[in-house]
Amino acid sequence: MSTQAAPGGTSRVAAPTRREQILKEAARLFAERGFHGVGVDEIGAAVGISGPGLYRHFPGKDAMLAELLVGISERLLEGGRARVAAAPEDPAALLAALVDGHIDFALDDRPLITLHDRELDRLRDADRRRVRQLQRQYVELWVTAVRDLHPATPESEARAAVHAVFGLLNSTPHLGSGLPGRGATEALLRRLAHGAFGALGD
Amino acid sequence: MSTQAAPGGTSRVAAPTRREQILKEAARLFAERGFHGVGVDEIGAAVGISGPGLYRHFPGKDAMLAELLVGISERLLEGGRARVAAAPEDPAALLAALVDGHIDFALDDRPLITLHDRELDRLRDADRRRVRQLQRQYVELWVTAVRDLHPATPESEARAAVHAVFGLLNSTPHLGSGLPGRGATEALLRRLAHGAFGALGD
DNA sequence: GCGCGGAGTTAGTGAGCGTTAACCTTGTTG
DNA sequence: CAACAAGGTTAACGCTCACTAACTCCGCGC
Repeated sequence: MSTQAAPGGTSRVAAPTRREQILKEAARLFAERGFHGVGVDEIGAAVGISGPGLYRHFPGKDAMLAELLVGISERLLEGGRARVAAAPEDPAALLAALVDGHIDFALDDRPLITLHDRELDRLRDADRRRVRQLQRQYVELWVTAVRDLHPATPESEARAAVHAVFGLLNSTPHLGSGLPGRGATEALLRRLAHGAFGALGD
Repeated sequence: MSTQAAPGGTSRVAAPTRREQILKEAARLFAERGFHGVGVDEIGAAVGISGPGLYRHFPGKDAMLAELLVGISERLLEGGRARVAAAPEDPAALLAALVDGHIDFALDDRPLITLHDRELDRLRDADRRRVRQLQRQYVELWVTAVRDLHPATPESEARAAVHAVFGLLNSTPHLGSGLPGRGATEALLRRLAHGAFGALGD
């Protein structure tokens, strides 16, 4: 019962491959206890295989982290670019779309959000450079959108504001539980983010 | 040339003790590369002694982290309480004072801010509970202030908003460099935070 | 000047952990 | 059905690293 790859076109959710299971559990564990705080045996156990069996799917522990971080960064940038391409008319609408997209991501993939700014330095140089470059491009997307909406804002200030709003939106892991439903959280974060950006226009 | 303890009353800055040097460097290193990513030899080297010499000052590596995290949490709460006690009249002024205090802290002690929400799980149970309790009390201070200013906001929403604004204010480590001067950053963060909180009042 | 305790040093130890080796099972294919 | 590749298994190795042991140095009180 291993490699059924959802042969028909009817099943909407593709059956997760072993690799994907591993990545998902690794992301959760890394986010919970840090890259160095999680052993390969633990990751293996989380997907039902034990320890070194992971090396049939990844060349090493580092490679899992690398694939996770590069993947997040690529998906974020790709999503951002799509929104830029889709709504070139209204600056306010574009920024709103970026905010909504980032919120979706932050609420859907909380462990990845945590990893994203926490474990970057554990990567090999090449991977780290790649992730940094993708992050930078994503930030630039936002900076451009912000300055389109608030033209008086100097670039360095806009960039700092973007980072700050990222910090705001990425705060969801800290709420853990006890927060209102997903819809309410989404709406709240949206309001807070727009409130913050709105303060740029004095 | 070891233990001169600023004998006169004239010197304004107390000579840092060995313990304090160690804590400061450990904070920096932990923030840079994570608790598990830093070896005791490295911490020792950062203060000019080597490796196990640290054990004359701390019972173990964990104890350094514990003292750091408990210390931050206590100072934050203490500062918050002082501001609450000092400005009971105007809700807006109180929230502004809390924001200013937190910004000062975030800009003065960036490594500690990073540690604060990154390495909490590496603590022994007793220490972790203590830190969590201090953090909770600090958050409650803010929640009360926010709901004083925006009485229509439900508590869970106010708490989520406070956490989100913490994320915003604590984003300074991510800016690294290339940000405007300290004064400008302070002003920007203040505006963003108040913009976000202002959005709570519809 | 003698002992003593604080503060270091180097060498060593033991555990944890990432990784490799060697072997096994099973479904698939010619 | 033989051969093979994919995906596991357990055992073991080697390195890192927190921590301990044993020893040294030195300032200070008596």
